[in-house]
Amino acid sequence: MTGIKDVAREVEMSTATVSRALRDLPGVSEETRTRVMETAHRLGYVPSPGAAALASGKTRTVAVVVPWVTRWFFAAVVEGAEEVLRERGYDLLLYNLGGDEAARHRVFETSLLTKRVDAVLVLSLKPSPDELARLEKLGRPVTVVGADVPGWATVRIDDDEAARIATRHLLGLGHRRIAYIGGAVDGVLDFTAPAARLNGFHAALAEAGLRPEDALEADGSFTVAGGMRAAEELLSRPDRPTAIFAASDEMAFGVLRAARVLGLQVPEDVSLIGIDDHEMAAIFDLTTVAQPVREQGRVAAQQVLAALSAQHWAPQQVVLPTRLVVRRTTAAPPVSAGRT
Amino acid sequence: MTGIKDVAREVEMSTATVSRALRDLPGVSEETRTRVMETAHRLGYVPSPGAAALASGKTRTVAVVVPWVTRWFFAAVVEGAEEVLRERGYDLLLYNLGGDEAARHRVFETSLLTKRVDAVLVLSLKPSPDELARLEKLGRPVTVVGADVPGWATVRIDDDEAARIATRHLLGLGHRRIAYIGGAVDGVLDFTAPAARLNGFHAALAEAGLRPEDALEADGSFTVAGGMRAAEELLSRPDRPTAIFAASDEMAFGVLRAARVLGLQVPEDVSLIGIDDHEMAAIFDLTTVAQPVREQGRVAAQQVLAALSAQHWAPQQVVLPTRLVVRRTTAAPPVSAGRT
DNA sequence: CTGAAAGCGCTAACAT
DNA sequence: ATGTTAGCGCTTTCAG
Repeated sequence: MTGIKDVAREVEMSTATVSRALRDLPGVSEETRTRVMETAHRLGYVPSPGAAALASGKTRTVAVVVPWVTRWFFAAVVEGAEEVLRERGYDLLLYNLGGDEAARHRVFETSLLTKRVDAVLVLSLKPSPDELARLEKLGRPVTVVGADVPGWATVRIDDDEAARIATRHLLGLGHRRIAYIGGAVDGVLDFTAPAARLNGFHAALAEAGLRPEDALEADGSFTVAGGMRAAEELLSRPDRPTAIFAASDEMAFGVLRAARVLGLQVPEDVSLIGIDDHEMAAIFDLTTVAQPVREQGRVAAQQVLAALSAQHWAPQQVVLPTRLVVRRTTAAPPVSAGRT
Repeated sequence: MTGIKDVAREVEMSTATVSRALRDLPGVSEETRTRVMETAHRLGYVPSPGAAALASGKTRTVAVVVPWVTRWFFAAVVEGAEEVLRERGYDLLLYNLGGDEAARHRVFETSLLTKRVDAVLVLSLKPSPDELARLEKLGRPVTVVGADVPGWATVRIDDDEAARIATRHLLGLGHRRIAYIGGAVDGVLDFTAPAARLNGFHAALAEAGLRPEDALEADGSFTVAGGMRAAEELLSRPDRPTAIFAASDEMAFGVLRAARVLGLQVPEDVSLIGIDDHEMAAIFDLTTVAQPVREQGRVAAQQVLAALSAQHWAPQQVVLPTRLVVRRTTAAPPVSAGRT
């Protein structure tokens, strides 16, 4: 493989000059630069990022740790991050945990630590104190997307607020029996969003003078199938809710399906709202609280890149806005359910 | 950062021995090995893959090029590949093209060539002859997933056959007016599946003595929204088809939605079959031709890893089986549509 | 079973 | 503007 040395020999210059020319560094005459470029191209020169990394300490690579790539939300965040990273010449090392705790440990204990990357993006999971300490020791910029980790750089939405918006929308339509479908608040993967959303739900209920009912809260594990199961249960109750707030669109899709199976009309019999504005939400006319997903990936990537080119960086907490998107799965409760 | 040298000093041995011990190479006494391991751990030793790569020529990294990570199919293949790669201690470098031609060029022209990876996985796209030549020159194992590229290692299903299975199922139920929703056959990203599936559809029709009708073939771009648009069009025709074969489950979901909007019952008014067995297919009771998706990623990864540890490898063409999964979106055509 | 020494291909001072 | 000279941290002959 032709390397920098071959090019240097060919143009009869030192490897230092060639290196500078190739990297567009100042201090090289225009003429030399073009000659080097041309020669490199002609010889089929191929850089060795590994060697460059070893010599410079910069890998031009960032690690992205994701719980499940197959979930749309995470895939979209990755897409956003990859986009800006590629633009800036950085590569993306993907670590998919697949919900597997063992994988998680290996990633945090070995891979990431191996001085393989310049920065790390952690999606939606809150590293344990131990892992946080490890990441800290790495001395590399780390940004957490979609989780609230005080003291660390994060990019997320205000989950509490998003849940309030959704709940208030339902309340505003006149609903009083509102069910909530969420996910484990203390999952093994330590998301912070589920707890925050549940909290927002409760807060909005309280504003309306309502108190939460255990019977109206179910676990949908943030999956379509889980949402369906939860809704089947909720909607089969004799005193079924007039509205359901699913903490993610994917769970809401499951609710839609459950309603159909049970012969219930949405929104005539039951209203439904989600969070995300998933790519399929429009297809289903799902009312939802939209969050900028790819954008969170983009911002997170920009954030670590900025940190890399600064000598000192203070962890930024970026909170992106959400927006209520009213479509056709929410309406006033059926009159028969009125209790006024 | 503590390196191999620090460990060597501590155990009072040469770096060579430490290196061997750390990598479980033969020719190290058990005692030495455990002492090295312990010391390395105690000192917080962190390997430098970059340096190892430079010295050994092996990066223990494989590149995965994917058209769109946000599509379930690709995400699932990536998940499968990542799983086996991680097991074997390899890292995964993700290149998401996002349907962007410029990105594609940059990836094939620069990134991949930079001796950054030991092997490459290309998902569903058929590299151009030029790109193929480049990949060939790389001298690294390359496996293409989900596309048929003669002469190259591939892992895929028999798309033609899958389409025949789907079409025959519909024919077997008595359907004669069958519509097909597929995608661009000569797209910029050069997939081979769309053409093969269309071909299988035609072949199955021919077996039944039917000839294709242009009016019954539509483009759904392999997306939910595209499938919905295509179905709205097809199902609004006065002589609408009694069945629709969507070349992917995601397009089939769009069809389901279109049918609902148009007030048509599935399968009473129109039957529907897809391909994939998408994670949401079961939720919608969608009849489909299942293909092993994550498995294709796994096999592809295993294939390149096998090639890496062999001195000579012959490109293998692996074709994984598909399976008809009959659920509830297919039935005999409505009697009113009978034309016998 | 262990060690010495020569790089891998590049970058980064420090010179000139 | 360009060249010299050390490495970066590891692997890998080749010796012993």
